[in-house]
Amino acid sequence: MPDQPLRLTRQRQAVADALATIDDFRSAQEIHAVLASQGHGVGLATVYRTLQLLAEHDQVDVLRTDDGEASYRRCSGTHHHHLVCRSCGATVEIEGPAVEQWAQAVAEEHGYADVSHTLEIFGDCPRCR
Amino acid sequence: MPDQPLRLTRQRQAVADALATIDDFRSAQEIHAVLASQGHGVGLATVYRTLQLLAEHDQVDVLRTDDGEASYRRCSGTHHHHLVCRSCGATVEIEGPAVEQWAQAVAEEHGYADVSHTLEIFGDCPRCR
DNA sequence: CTTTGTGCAAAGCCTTTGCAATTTT
DNA sequence: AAAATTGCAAAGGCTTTGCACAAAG
Repeated sequence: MPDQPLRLTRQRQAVADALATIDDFRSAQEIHAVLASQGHGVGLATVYRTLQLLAEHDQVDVLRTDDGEASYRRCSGTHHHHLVCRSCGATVEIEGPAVEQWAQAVAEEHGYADVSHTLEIFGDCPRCR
Repeated sequence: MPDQPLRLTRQRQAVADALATIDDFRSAQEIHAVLASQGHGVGLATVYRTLQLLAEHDQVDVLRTDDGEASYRRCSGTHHHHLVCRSCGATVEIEGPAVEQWAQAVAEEHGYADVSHTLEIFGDCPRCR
């Protein structure tokens, strides 16, 4: 059974464009807010539906945050992690090649394939102390 | 600030006992149902509160399912990470002393104090391929 | 013109919270 | 008796859904 045709709409384009300019995980609501602030009015429900669609077509990665929110990120963006301040939210982008390799190795050791991972570091930043 | 004393109540005992007999991740609602079916009446809110408490004390592992539910499982009580199968959810506990130290170092380098972190590795496990 | 997509508001779910009553210590 | 804990129901927050209208092909 072939896929039903997907129509290219202004809204879907807008969501795709927004994702293209971000290489981070963002919640549906954040993406909705970004679109709104850019003057492109896209309904929240449509954002959810579009992201779901993109996920089914492997155009975006989805993961769940610790508090149950879904986060989306376009595939193939550069990979990095975050150092986040607990109180003010200030974020520093971190790279850790060693960790990447370690994660890959550990996963393969256990027979897991197509490995990916998430990593975030939290702390109290200089300005908040 | 010392921990406040934790009281041992029938309800907490019941939740702990239930977890002891289960070797899998279960949602709070499932655990609540198990207790109910055993005649131990424990309020749903109490189950949630108890699981949260156990999680804070590293007595249970918490993870989010793809549909946003929290799942709990008793664990070894030491700090560790998870290697999770994308399709069946099979989980392996992972330790990575090197990563812990690296995270700590990176954070301090940026002036962040009281460091903690989260790390999860995802892949397709042997049985799902 | 037919079919698919959008918006809005309502409904669903899981989880958290307020508060009075209850249980532990 | 004092302090922590429970239960219930209400409130929250994220996500999905029903349905009439708009847009795409």
